[in-house]
Amino acid sequence: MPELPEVETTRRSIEPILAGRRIVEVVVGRDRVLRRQPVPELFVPRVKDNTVTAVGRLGKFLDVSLTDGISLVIHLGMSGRIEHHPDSETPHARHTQLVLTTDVGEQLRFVDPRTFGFVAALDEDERHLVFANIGRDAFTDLPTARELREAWGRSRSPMKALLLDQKVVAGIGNIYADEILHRAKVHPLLRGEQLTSRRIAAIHAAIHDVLVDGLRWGGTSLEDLAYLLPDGRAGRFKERLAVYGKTDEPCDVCGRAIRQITVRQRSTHFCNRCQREPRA
DNA sequence: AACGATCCCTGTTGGC
DNA sequence: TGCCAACAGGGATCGT
Repeated sequence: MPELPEVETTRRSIEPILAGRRIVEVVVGRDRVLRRQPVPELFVPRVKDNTVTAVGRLGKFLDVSLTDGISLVIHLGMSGRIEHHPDSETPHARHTQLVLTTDVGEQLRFVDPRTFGFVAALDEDERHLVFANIGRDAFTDLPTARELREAWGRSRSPMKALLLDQKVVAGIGNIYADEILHRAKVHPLLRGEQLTSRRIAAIHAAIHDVLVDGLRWGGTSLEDLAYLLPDGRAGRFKERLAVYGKTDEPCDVCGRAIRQITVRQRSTHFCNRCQREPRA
Protein backbone atom coordinates (compact mmCIF):
# COMPACT_ATOMS: atom_id res chain seq x y z
CA MET A 1 0.00 0.00 0.00
CA PRO A 2 1.29 3.44 -0.79
CA GLU A 3 3.15 5.05 2.07
CA LEU A 4 5.82 7.73 1.92
CA PRO A 5 8.40 5.79 -0.14
CA GLU A 6 5.77 4.73 -2.66
CA VAL A 7 4.30 8.23 -2.92
CA GLU A 8 7.76 9.80 -3.24
CA THR A 9 8.72 7.28 -5.91
CA THR A 10 5.52 8.20 -7.70
CA ARG A 11 6.22 11.91 -7.28
CA ARG A 12 9.68 11.60 -8.78
CA SER A 13 8.30 9.64 -11.70
CA ILE A 14 5.54 12.04 -12.61
CA GLU A 15 7.38 15.31 -11.93
CA PRO A 16 9.23 15.39 -15.26
CA ILE A 17 6.04 14.44 -17.07
CA LEU A 18 3.92 17.16 -15.50
CA ALA A 19 6.24 20.06 -14.73
CA GLY A 20 5.61 22.95 -17.12
CA ARG A 21 2.86 21.05 -18.93
CA ARG A 22 -0.65 22.28 -19.47
CA ILE A 23 -3.51 19.95 -18.55
CA VAL A 24 -5.71 19.88 -21.63
CA GLU A 25 -8.19 17.19 -20.60
CA VAL A 26 -9.52 15.97 -17.26
CA VAL A 27 -11.80 12.94 -16.93
CA VAL A 28 -13.22 11.69 -13.65
CA GLY A 29 -14.18 8.05 -13.03
CA ARG A 30 -16.37 7.81 -9.93
CA ASP A 31 -17.54 10.96 -8.18
CA ARG A 32 -16.58 9.29 -4.90
CA VAL A 33 -12.88 10.10 -5.50
CA LEU A 34 -13.63 13.81 -5.44
CA ARG A 35 -13.25 15.64 -2.15
CA ARG A 36 -14.28 19.23 -1.68
CA GLN A 37 -15.85 19.42 -5.13
CA PRO A 38 -18.71 16.88 -5.07
CA VAL A 39 -19.14 16.53 -8.83
CA PRO A 40 -16.85 16.64 -11.90
CA GLU A 41 -18.63 19.77 -13.16
CA LEU A 42 -17.08 21.68 -10.26
CA PHE A 43 -13.74 19.85 -10.16
CA VAL A 44 -12.73 19.68 -13.81
CA PRO A 45 -12.75 23.45 -14.61
CA ARG A 46 -10.37 24.09 -11.72
CA VAL A 47 -7.77 21.80 -13.27
CA LYS A 48 -8.36 21.93 -17.01
CA ASP A 49 -6.23 24.37 -19.02
CA ASN A 50 -4.09 25.01 -15.98
CA THR A 51 -0.31 24.59 -16.12
CA VAL A 52 1.69 22.57 -13.59
CA THR A 53 4.32 24.62 -11.80
CA ALA A 54 5.56 21.99 -9.30
CA VAL A 55 4.92 18.45 -8.11
CA GLY A 56 5.29 18.28 -4.34
CA ARG A 57 4.48 15.88 -1.55
CA LEU A 58 3.59 16.07 2.12
CA GLY A 59 3.47 12.73 3.89
CA LYS A 60 1.31 10.53 1.69
CA PHE A 61 -0.28 13.47 -0.16
CA LEU A 62 0.80 14.37 -3.66
CA ASP A 63 0.57 18.13 -4.08
CA VAL A 64 0.49 19.29 -7.69
CA SER A 65 0.76 23.07 -7.92
CA LEU A 66 -1.08 24.73 -10.77
CA THR A 67 -1.16 28.27 -12.08
CA ASP A 68 -4.15 30.20 -10.66
CA GLY A 69 -2.92 29.17 -7.20
CA ILE A 70 -4.80 25.90 -7.36
CA SER A 71 -3.33 22.72 -5.90
CA LEU A 72 -4.36 19.36 -7.23
CA VAL A 73 -4.03 17.17 -4.15
CA ILE A 74 -4.00 13.42 -4.67
CA HIS A 75 -4.03 10.76 -1.98
CA LEU A 76 -3.48 7.18 -3.15
CA GLY A 77 -5.37 5.68 -0.21
CA MET A 78 -4.52 2.05 0.21
CA SER A 79 -5.00 0.69 -3.30
CA GLY A 80 -4.27 3.69 -5.52
CA ARG A 81 -1.54 4.05 -8.13
CA ILE A 82 -0.59 6.48 -10.86
CA GLU A 83 -0.11 5.12 -14.36
CA HIS A 84 1.91 6.92 -17.00
CA HIS A 85 0.89 6.41 -20.61
CA PRO A 86 2.89 8.14 -23.37
CA ASP A 87 -0.32 8.42 -25.37
CA SER A 88 -4.06 8.01 -24.87
CA GLU A 89 -4.34 4.84 -26.94
CA THR A 90 -3.93 2.17 -24.26
CA PRO A 91 -7.25 1.00 -22.81
CA HIS A 92 -8.16 2.18 -19.32
CA ALA A 93 -7.53 -0.15 -16.42
CA ARG A 94 -10.50 -1.13 -14.30
CA HIS A 95 -11.20 1.46 -11.57
CA THR A 96 -9.54 4.34 -13.37
CA GLN A 97 -10.69 7.33 -11.32
CA LEU A 98 -8.92 10.28 -12.93
CA VAL A 99 -7.26 10.83 -16.28
CA LEU A 100 -5.08 13.86 -16.97
CA THR A 101 -3.92 14.54 -20.51
CA THR A 102 -1.08 17.01 -21.07
CA ASP A 103 -0.53 19.38 -23.96
CA VAL A 104 1.99 16.97 -25.49
CA GLY A 105 -0.52 14.13 -25.42
CA GLU A 106 0.79 12.15 -22.48
CA GLN A 107 -1.59 10.75 -19.90
CA LEU A 108 -1.41 10.21 -16.18
CA ARG A 109 -4.16 8.00 -14.79
CA PHE A 110 -5.13 7.56 -11.18
CA VAL A 111 -6.36 4.01 -10.67
CA ASP A 112 -7.89 3.06 -7.32
CA PRO A 113 -10.06 -0.06 -6.90
CA ARG A 114 -11.10 0.55 -3.29
CA THR A 115 -11.50 4.30 -3.64
CA PHE A 116 -9.99 5.04 -0.28
CA GLY A 117 -7.90 7.51 -2.20
CA PHE A 118 -9.14 10.86 -3.43
CA VAL A 119 -8.36 13.93 -5.48
CA ALA A 120 -9.22 17.55 -4.78
CA ALA A 121 -8.58 20.86 -6.49
CA LEU A 122 -7.92 23.30 -3.68
CA ASP A 123 -7.34 27.01 -3.53
CA GLU A 124 -4.78 28.34 -1.10
CA ASP A 125 -7.13 28.51 1.87
CA GLU A 126 -8.59 25.07 1.30
CA ARG A 127 -5.15 23.56 0.88
CA HIS A 128 -4.02 25.18 4.10
CA LEU A 129 -7.03 23.66 5.86
CA VAL A 130 -6.29 20.15 4.58
CA PHE A 131 -2.61 20.31 5.51
CA ALA A 132 -3.24 21.96 8.88
CA ASN A 133 -3.77 18.55 10.45
CA ILE A 134 -0.77 16.98 8.79
CA GLY A 135 2.52 17.01 10.65
CA ARG A 136 6.08 17.24 9.37
CA ASP A 137 7.22 15.07 6.51
CA ALA A 138 9.04 11.98 7.75
CA PHE A 139 11.55 12.11 4.91
CA THR A 140 12.25 15.76 4.10
CA ASP A 141 11.41 17.37 7.44
CA LEU A 142 11.81 14.75 10.15
CA PRO A 143 11.62 16.28 13.63
CA THR A 144 14.66 15.82 15.84
CA ALA A 145 14.72 13.08 18.47
CA ARG A 146 14.17 15.75 21.09
CA GLU A 147 11.13 17.09 19.26
CA LEU A 148 9.72 13.59 18.89
CA ARG A 149 10.06 13.04 22.60
CA GLU A 150 8.28 16.30 23.30
CA ALA A 151 5.44 15.28 21.01
CA TRP A 152 5.12 11.66 22.14
CA GLY A 153 6.61 11.52 25.61
CA ARG A 154 3.40 12.16 27.54
CA SER A 155 1.12 9.99 25.42
CA ARG A 156 -0.42 6.77 26.69
CA SER A 157 -0.87 5.53 23.13
CA PRO A 158 1.25 2.62 21.90
CA MET A 159 4.19 3.49 19.65
CA LYS A 160 2.54 1.68 16.75
CA ALA A 161 -0.39 4.10 16.93
CA LEU A 162 1.87 7.13 17.34
CA LEU A 163 3.83 6.23 14.21
CA LEU A 164 0.60 5.82 12.23
CA ASP A 165 -0.79 9.15 13.45
CA GLN A 166 -0.05 11.69 10.71
CA LYS A 167 -0.37 14.74 12.98
CA VAL A 168 3.21 14.70 14.26
CA VAL A 169 5.17 12.81 11.62
CA ALA A 170 3.54 12.34 8.22
CA GLY A 171 4.08 9.54 5.76
CA ILE A 172 4.38 6.34 7.80
CA GLY A 173 1.77 3.62 7.25
CA ASN A 174 1.25 0.11 8.53
CA ILE A 175 4.12 -1.59 6.71
CA TYR A 176 6.84 0.93 7.51
CA ALA A 177 5.64 1.39 11.09
CA ASP A 178 6.27 -2.29 11.78
CA GLU A 179 9.61 -2.17 9.99
CA ILE A 180 10.71 0.97 11.87
CA LEU A 181 9.88 -0.50 15.27
CA HIS A 182 11.72 -3.72 14.46
CA ARG A 183 14.76 -1.80 13.28
CA ALA A 184 14.64 0.32 16.45
CA LYS A 185 14.10 -2.78 18.62
CA VAL A 186 11.04 -1.19 20.20
CA HIS A 187 7.89 -3.17 21.05
CA PRO A 188 4.79 -1.87 19.20
CA LEU A 189 2.84 -1.68 22.47
CA LEU A 190 5.42 0.48 24.22
CA ARG A 191 3.58 3.63 25.22
CA GLY A 192 4.86 7.09 24.38
CA GLU A 193 5.26 7.90 28.07
CA GLN A 194 7.55 4.89 28.40
CA LEU A 195 10.03 6.22 25.86
CA THR A 196 13.61 6.68 27.01
CA SER A 197 16.21 8.87 25.33
CA ARG A 198 17.85 5.74 24.00
CA ARG A 199 14.62 4.39 22.54
CA ILE A 200 13.53 7.66 20.98
CA ALA A 201 16.96 8.03 19.39
CA ALA A 202 16.65 4.53 17.96
CA ILE A 203 13.18 5.26 16.58
CA HIS A 204 14.32 8.56 15.14
CA ALA A 205 17.20 6.89 13.32
CA ALA A 206 15.04 3.96 12.21
CA ILE A 207 12.39 6.23 10.66
CA HIS A 208 15.05 7.80 8.48
CA ASP A 209 16.88 4.58 7.65
CA VAL A 210 13.80 2.50 6.82
CA LEU A 211 12.25 5.19 4.64
CA VAL A 212 15.51 5.75 2.77
CA ASP A 213 15.79 1.99 2.22
CA GLY A 214 12.20 1.77 1.04
CA LEU A 215 12.79 4.62 -1.36
CA ARG A 216 16.01 3.09 -2.64
CA TRP A 217 14.10 -0.04 -3.64
CA GLY A 218 11.21 1.82 -5.21
CA GLY A 219 8.77 1.12 -2.41
CA THR A 220 6.83 -1.99 -1.50
CA SER A 221 4.58 -3.85 -3.93
CA LEU A 222 2.56 -6.68 -2.42
CA GLU A 223 1.05 -9.38 -4.60
CA ASP A 224 -2.50 -8.71 -3.50
CA LEU A 225 -2.43 -4.94 -3.68
CA ALA A 226 -2.31 -2.65 -6.59
CA TYR A 227 0.66 -0.39 -5.95
CA LEU A 228 2.99 -0.20 -8.92
CA LEU A 229 5.33 2.46 -10.22
CA PRO A 230 3.88 4.76 -12.91
CA ASP A 231 5.80 2.80 -15.55
CA GLY A 232 4.14 -0.42 -14.38
CA ARG A 233 7.12 -1.91 -12.54
CA ALA A 234 6.78 -3.24 -9.01
CA GLY A 235 8.62 -1.75 -6.05
CA ARG A 236 11.13 -4.25 -4.68
CA PHE A 237 11.27 -3.39 -0.99
CA LYS A 238 9.05 -6.38 -0.21
CA GLU A 239 12.15 -8.58 -0.50
CA ARG A 240 13.80 -6.51 2.24
CA LEU A 241 10.95 -6.52 4.74
CA ALA A 242 11.99 -7.75 8.17
CA VAL A 243 8.62 -8.35 9.83
CA TYR A 244 5.61 -7.11 7.86
CA GLY A 245 3.62 -10.03 6.47
CA LYS A 246 6.16 -12.53 7.84
CA THR A 247 4.08 -14.01 10.62
CA ASP A 248 5.62 -17.25 11.96
CA GLU A 249 8.71 -16.83 9.79
CA PRO A 250 12.05 -16.60 11.60
CA CYS A 251 13.37 -13.15 12.46
CA ASP A 252 16.38 -12.36 10.29
CA VAL A 253 18.19 -10.99 13.31
CA CYS A 254 17.60 -13.62 15.99
CA GLY A 255 15.66 -16.47 14.41
CA ARG A 256 12.62 -16.33 16.66
CA ALA A 257 9.25 -16.63 14.91
CA ILE A 258 7.68 -13.28 13.99
CA ARG A 259 4.48 -12.66 15.94
CA GLN A 260 1.33 -10.94 14.70
CA ILE A 261 -1.04 -9.01 16.94
CA THR A 262 -3.72 -6.39 16.40
CA VAL A 263 -3.07 -2.85 17.56
CA ARG A 264 -5.76 -0.23 16.96
CA GLN A 265 -7.50 -2.48 14.43
CA ARG A 266 -4.27 -2.79 12.44
CA SER A 267 -2.28 -5.96 11.94
CA THR A 268 1.07 -5.56 13.63
CA HIS A 269 4.16 -7.73 13.17
CA PHE A 270 7.14 -7.86 15.48
CA CYS A 271 9.86 -10.06 16.96
CA ASN A 272 9.23 -10.90 20.56
CA ARG A 273 12.94 -11.32 21.26
CA CYS A 274 14.37 -8.30 19.45
CA GLN A 275 11.49 -6.07 20.58
CA ARG A 276 11.06 -6.63 24.31
CA GLU A 277 7.62 -6.53 25.87
CA PRO A 278 7.14 -3.33 27.88
CA ARG A 279 6.41 -3.68 31.58
CA ALA A 280 2.67 -3.59 32.34
C1' DA B 1 -8.34 16.66 25.10
C1' DA B 2 -6.92 12.28 24.31
C1' DC B 3 -7.94 8.05 22.89
C1' DG B 4 -10.29 4.27 20.57
C1' DA B 5 -13.79 2.18 17.58
C1' DT B 6 -16.32 2.27 13.26
C1' DC B 7 -17.02 2.93 8.54
C1' DC B 8 -16.05 3.35 3.70
C1' DC B 9 -14.72 -0.30 -0.58
C1' DT B 10 -13.42 -4.32 -3.49
C1' DG B 11 -9.91 -7.88 -4.77
C1' DT B 12 -7.93 -11.74 -2.71
C1' DT B 13 -7.75 -15.57 0.22
C1' DG B 14 -8.86 -19.30 3.26
C1' DG B 15 -11.96 -22.56 5.03
C1' DC B 16 -15.51 -25.81 4.42
C1' DT C 1 -14.26 -27.43 -7.18
C1' DG C 2 -17.10 -23.74 -5.76
C1' DC C 3 -18.91 -20.60 -2.70
C1' DC C 4 -18.86 -17.19 0.78
C1' DA C 5 -17.13 -15.02 4.81
C1' DA C 6 -13.17 -12.92 6.42
C1' DC C 7 -9.51 -9.89 5.67
C1' DA C 8 -6.68 -5.92 4.23
C1' DG C 9 -6.23 -0.62 5.65
C1' DG C 10 -5.88 5.64 5.56
C1' DG C 11 -8.32 8.82 7.26
C1' DA C 12 -12.87 11.03 8.55
C1' DT C 13 -16.00 10.94 12.06
C1' DC C 14 -18.11 10.04 16.23
C1' DG C 15 -18.48 8.43 21.01
C1' DT C 16 -16.43 8.06 25.58
